[in-house]
Amino acid sequence: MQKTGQPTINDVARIASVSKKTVSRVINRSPLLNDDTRKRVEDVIAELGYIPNPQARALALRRNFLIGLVHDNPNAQTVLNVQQGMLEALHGSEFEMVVRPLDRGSATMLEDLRHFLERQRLFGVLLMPPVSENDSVARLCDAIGCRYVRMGSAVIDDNDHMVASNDREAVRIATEYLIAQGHRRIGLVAGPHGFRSARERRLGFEDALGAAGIALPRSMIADGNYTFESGLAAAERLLDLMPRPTAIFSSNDEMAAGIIHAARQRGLDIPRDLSIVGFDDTPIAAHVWPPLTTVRWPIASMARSAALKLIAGADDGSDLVEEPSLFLSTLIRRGSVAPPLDAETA
Amino acid sequence: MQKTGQPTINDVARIASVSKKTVSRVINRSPLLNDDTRKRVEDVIAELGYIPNPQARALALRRNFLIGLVHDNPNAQTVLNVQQGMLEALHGSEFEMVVRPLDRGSATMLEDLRHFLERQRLFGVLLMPPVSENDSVARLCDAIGCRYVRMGSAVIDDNDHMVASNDREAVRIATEYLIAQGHRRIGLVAGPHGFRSARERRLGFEDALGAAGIALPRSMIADGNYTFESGLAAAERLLDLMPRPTAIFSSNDEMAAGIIHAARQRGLDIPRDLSIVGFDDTPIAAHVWPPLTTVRWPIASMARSAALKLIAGADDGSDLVEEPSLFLSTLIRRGSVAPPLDAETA
DNA sequence: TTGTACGCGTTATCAC
DNA sequence: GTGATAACGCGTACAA
Repeated sequence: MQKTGQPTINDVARIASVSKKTVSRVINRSPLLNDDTRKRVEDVIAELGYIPNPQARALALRRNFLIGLVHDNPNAQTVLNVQQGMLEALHGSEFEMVVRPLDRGSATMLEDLRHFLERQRLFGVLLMPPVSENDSVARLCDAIGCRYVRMGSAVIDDNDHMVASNDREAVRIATEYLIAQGHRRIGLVAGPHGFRSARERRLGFEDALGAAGIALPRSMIADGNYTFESGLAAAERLLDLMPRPTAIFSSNDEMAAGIIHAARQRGLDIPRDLSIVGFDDTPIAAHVWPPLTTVRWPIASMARSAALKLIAGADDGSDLVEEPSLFLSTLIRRGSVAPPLDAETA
Repeated sequence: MQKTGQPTINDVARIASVSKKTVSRVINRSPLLNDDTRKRVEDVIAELGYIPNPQARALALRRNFLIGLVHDNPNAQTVLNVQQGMLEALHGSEFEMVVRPLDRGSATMLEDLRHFLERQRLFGVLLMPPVSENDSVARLCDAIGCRYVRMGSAVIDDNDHMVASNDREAVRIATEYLIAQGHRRIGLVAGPHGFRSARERRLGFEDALGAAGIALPRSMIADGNYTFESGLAAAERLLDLMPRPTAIFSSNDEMAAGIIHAARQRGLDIPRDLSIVGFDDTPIAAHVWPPLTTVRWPIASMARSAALKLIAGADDGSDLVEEPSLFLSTLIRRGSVAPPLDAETA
């Protein structure tokens, strides 16, 4: 025992009457080991409660036992869901989660990330959208030799490096639901330019309208940036239209909450005068009034899967099951959708 | 240069024609150093872009350059605000943030934390409520030799180990505001037992009512656990009362959102039929309808200050300004409070 | 003021 | 199969 109180590999080696290297082999599950020696060493390890020192391992392996969460996502709830999914995957493993926000739009963003990765020698990083959509970031990770998995709303990398949801299809289905309710004048509050999720969701919306033969004038699309305020502003524009849309699809829940606000300020009743569908299914969706019909984005499960991909093969070796790479979003029907008052027969 | 591409302390020493130790002294700002040598070494460091390897330092110093966020807080937005405050403080420093959720109520919670701290050798930890209120946790940190700062709603430790808000006073002021509006039948939705914040806020509520000579029957207090659902359930009980309270103070915003929901389900208009005041000022407060009058809890600033306390003296040495330990919460007046309809003259 | 030798706890090399 | 011995990159006695 050292003065720190923690037993070291030397203690184990001495007591088990073997060399350090043999202990190391036991720890790292080297296949070429006599079963007797292995057993003896394992017993001593258990008896001493020995745990390998992560700092020393990091130095020797030139690699830390940390998984990074790299993101520049403005949505608090989304970030937290991802964290929870990651933590769940990492729980009980030797890995810890370190969070690293990135300053989107900063010219030195890539340099900052490089410094971070080179210095910390992370085992791997989980890339959240929208930075995950940046190919140069992925290439940087590759070049540095840091494992990575990208999360996103469309498949833009191979299975080992990607966990995606099918936003386009999910929004198409949600929009078809609106159409099936009788809506024909349907507005879209889109997400910010440059976000793949925004693009995919918009495409799904257009797919559904196109398939139903419904025209989509440019005025029916209002841009937002995933914030409550932008949703409110977008709704103002949409609700000024004559005739007014009878339904709005919002590219995320937070903007949908803004839309509800705007509608209420005009004395519009939801869903009687206006139907709304959101995307994400964050807690806010269930807590606004009326409860929001929305698309459930399984972002926590995706993050969990991504983290497992990251550490696959690194631990017990017990998990050889392939983690899923594509997740399906489902429509959650609550109280914010009803048939339009002026149901036209198309 | 090593094969890794990163220059090491040896490279610097060799090129600057000094010993490793001298370079080490420059890095660690040892006072006893010839200015010439220092300058020469600093030049080489800049030229090479040398950055000390954190893993090697961690091993030698038996201490990592990581700050832990230890929490068992159920409120997502609160956790995220704290993270943002921490990150802000850590930005540009050599420290990274690792997040460690704790399983409250778990019998092995303390053991889990001990393992975590002993293994990772964190530089320090930020303790969030409610686990921060647990004295054995603080003693554990002390025993292990890990710096810590506790966040909370009351001062329960010395300045170096505590950043607190004055919830009791803030709630007293908020309640006085309600009383000044003419309310006499005021309900309280309390926080969960065992949370110091819940206790302080309740005490502040009782202080105000007592000072105004208003009786507080037990039926006017409903317990919640800081969740939306619990707020909704508590409101059900309060609104069943005859006569009904004309105002409710909610111990946090999320429960206040639940109260709004319950009121709306009964066709009650806010603030006409019922005034509501919340606590926290999370985004939800501004996004519900009507916008919630609430107490702004400066949790992000508190976390920032706590993190700075943690790393004080560890970095440049440039910051010798004492970080504040007590933060004041302020009342934010929005749309959820109005005088009662049946304004009695007390 | 500066340098030498060694320790931190682990993994890797290459013998046996 | 197993064991000396040398990395890994930095900090600290102690000496000079």
